[in-house]
Amino acid sequence: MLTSNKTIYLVDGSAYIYRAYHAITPLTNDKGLPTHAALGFINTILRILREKTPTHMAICFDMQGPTFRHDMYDAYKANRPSMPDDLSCQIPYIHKLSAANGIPILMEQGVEADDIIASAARHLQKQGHRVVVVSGDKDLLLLSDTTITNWEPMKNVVMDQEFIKQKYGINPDILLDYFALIGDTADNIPGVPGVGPVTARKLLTEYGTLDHLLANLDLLKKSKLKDNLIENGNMAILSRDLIRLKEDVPVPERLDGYEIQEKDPTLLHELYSELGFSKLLKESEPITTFPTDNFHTVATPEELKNLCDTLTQQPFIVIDTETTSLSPIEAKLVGISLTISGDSAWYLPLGHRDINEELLPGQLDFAVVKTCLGPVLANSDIIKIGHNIKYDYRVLLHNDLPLAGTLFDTMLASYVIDPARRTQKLDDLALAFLGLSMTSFKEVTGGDKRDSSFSYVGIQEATNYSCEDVVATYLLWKYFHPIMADMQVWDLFTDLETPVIRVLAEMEENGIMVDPQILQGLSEEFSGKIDRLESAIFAMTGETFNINSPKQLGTILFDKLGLPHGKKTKTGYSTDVKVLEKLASSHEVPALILEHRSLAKLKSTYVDKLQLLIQPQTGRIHTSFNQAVAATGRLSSSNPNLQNIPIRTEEGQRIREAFIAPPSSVFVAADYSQIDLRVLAHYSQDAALLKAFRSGQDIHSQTAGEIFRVHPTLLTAEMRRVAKTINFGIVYGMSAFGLASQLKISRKEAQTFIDRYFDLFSGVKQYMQDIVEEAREQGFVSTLMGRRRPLPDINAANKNRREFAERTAINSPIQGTAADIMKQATIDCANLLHQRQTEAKMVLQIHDEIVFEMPEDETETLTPLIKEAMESAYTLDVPLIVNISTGANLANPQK
DNA sequence: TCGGTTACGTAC
DNA sequence: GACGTACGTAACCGAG
Repeated sequence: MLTSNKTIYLVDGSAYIYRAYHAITPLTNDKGLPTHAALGFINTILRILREKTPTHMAICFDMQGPTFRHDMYDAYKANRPSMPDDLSCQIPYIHKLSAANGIPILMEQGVEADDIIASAARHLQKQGHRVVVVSGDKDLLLLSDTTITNWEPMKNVVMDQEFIKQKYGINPDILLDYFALIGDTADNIPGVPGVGPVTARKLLTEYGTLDHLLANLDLLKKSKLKDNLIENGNMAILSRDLIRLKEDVPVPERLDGYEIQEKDPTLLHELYSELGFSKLLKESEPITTFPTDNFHTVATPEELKNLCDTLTQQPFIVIDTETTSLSPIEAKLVGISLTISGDSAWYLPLGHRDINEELLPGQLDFAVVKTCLGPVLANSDIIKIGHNIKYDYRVLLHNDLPLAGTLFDTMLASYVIDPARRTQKLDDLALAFLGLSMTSFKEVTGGDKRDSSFSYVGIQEATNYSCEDVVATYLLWKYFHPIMADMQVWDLFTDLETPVIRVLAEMEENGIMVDPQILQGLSEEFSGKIDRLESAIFAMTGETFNINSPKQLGTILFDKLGLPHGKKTKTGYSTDVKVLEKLASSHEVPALILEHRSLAKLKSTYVDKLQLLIQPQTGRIHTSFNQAVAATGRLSSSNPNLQNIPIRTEEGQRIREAFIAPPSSVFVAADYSQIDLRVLAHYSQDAALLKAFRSGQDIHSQTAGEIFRVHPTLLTAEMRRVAKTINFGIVYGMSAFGLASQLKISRKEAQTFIDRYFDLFSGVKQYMQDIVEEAREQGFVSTLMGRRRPLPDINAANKNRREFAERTAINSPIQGTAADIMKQATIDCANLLHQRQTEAKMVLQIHDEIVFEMPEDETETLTPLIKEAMESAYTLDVPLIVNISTGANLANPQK
């Protein structure tokens, strides 16, 4: 048989697991599984594969449980803590990752990875092969030999016999004796007391070996060292036995047991997506490729007619639009893609243009599309599926192609499965769940901003790109559908989220009217004030600087003016409102800064920004309501965010005055009273809280009365304020520290309040304990409607992360249930308005409030109906109460 | 010049 | 570190 010498890489797997675990900041996947050790480990392995392109390799691992060394010495590694839970749960994945990369794994009960490496190295050496031990561990240097070398890949250091001589100043063959004398605190190996590297080197240089040294101790001069050696000679022998690598562990006999096999791309893909290793996922081959042969450009009326004949017989169709803008208002339709299966799709080119804005040939005439496709889209028996379909719905609506029937959205499907996912973008979901790597928008548009509009993309390229989108959407739908059923979120998806799509689309379409002149006036007024404040500040500080820069401001306040700095941020002094407020009592500058900052904020974020977003044709602002962003189930609003328009301050009200109802119309704002605390009362069944809400009195006053044991008539505003702060804090899982800083009282006083609160509302305390316990057991919490929120960190070893998860466990069911009730209310109100065939419309939703715009003469009829609809949106064990106010603008409404 | 991060502040 | 959920602006900083 022909033998040829090979190089075999033997990796100390356990060492790299620990190194990765400690070196990398903790990460988890979307399910909360810790992953950073696995990520660091596999990156190291892949690096070895890249840099050395080995043909033979084995990764050796320790196994849990005692080893033969523990039998020799009870205290072996006694001061090592056992493996943390957030590491041990990664071990199976690490083994799988190694195997999926085709690398043999060696493990053996009762021995350590080092022993396996030693045994394999000796075995292979005898067969004439070279061995590279991949490790940074000094104990493995004991193997060092002419054909066995050590290599540390992170620092890229080769550790051969020469290295040992250099580093330890001894001959490699007495390295074991040297280590035995010194011992090893990390592994709790005793060695000889008082003997360190210097003494050990000296003794061994003089006596040659440990055995010879111990046999000739009489020769030593009387000294503490001599006593130590006499007394602990047996410890040196024991240490040597402990450190010595076991070289007879059973290991694969034949070379092919160390051969690197082909990777398993399917398994790798599964592991990478489960662990959330998106970078590695991208690098690994996508296992599914798009069947571009079956992507058809529909360019003639005949082809379109045939297509529509097929579509009209389907129970559902998947649809996507390509446009020139992310804003449905700006967007011009460029093309439509459609599919009914995972292996073919059609693209309808409509608005592709050359650089001179001339329509390209080979596209469909819009009138034909309307005639053929219009009826299919308007057929309410055909379900329409899309990813973020609210967008396509609005674009198509603007093009006189309304979508009728049920709208299923894969983005929302993903959201009800895991609302806390980092993104719900189509590309990310396709990669994570389907292993599909999709063409990016940048790739097709060329990335160049100036002419990156989709209208300049070639028709063939657009066909491939757009068909990918619908096929991925189809496949995601097939994937998510059964998962939603399994997780019991199907009802939530179909009965709550799905109907909300149309309501939100309608609200976005409605928009809200804003008076640009009011804003312009405010802009000028604020500018003047800001300028005056700026001059005053510069005069007082004696220099000009950028007041908006916390960094520069910190330098001025704390270095130049020498004011006492409070807390610090990562990068320097904190200059936030709390710090400045504290300083403001003793110095004028911080007071002016506060005023400046407040005005600058209002001006840039609201006054100036809102002006730019008014649509000239309608005088209205059209926000986006995002349905799949907030982890609790709430909506969010962006471009602009109309859910955080100022309300508390005088200037804030001035901004609200710019939001106006058209002539002879008014705003009707309907807000739930204390919905979070009512949900808490329901969840906790706390007797006092239930009673308080059933009595219909002011909850904060009631709480104050209880806490301060004061008759309601004797309550002060201050007492009520304290109670209100506590009530809010409770919902957020606030601590004594938080309450103290909020109320500017001592931590002890705050604790007294909290203790008092929990004495009186013991059911609330119980709820908090129970929900955290439930989260620990299930790994998630749920709302009353069954919306789930996974809490990956609920059992984390890291205290901060764990406590954060605990507060989230307390808050999410409350905030989420309130959000669910609100979603039901928006659906019910929309239905109400449609039934009444009124001109009234919803314009905003602000978490516990819906704002309607309606003809003034309809308010009398409609407001009681709205109030009723909202109050009966869901039945809790306490009543839901809705307060109504009206006004010609959003400021200071009339109750 | 850009894209990502940090500090801060607005809402519920 | 200490109160949950969002979004947006300006400054800043490093990469290209």
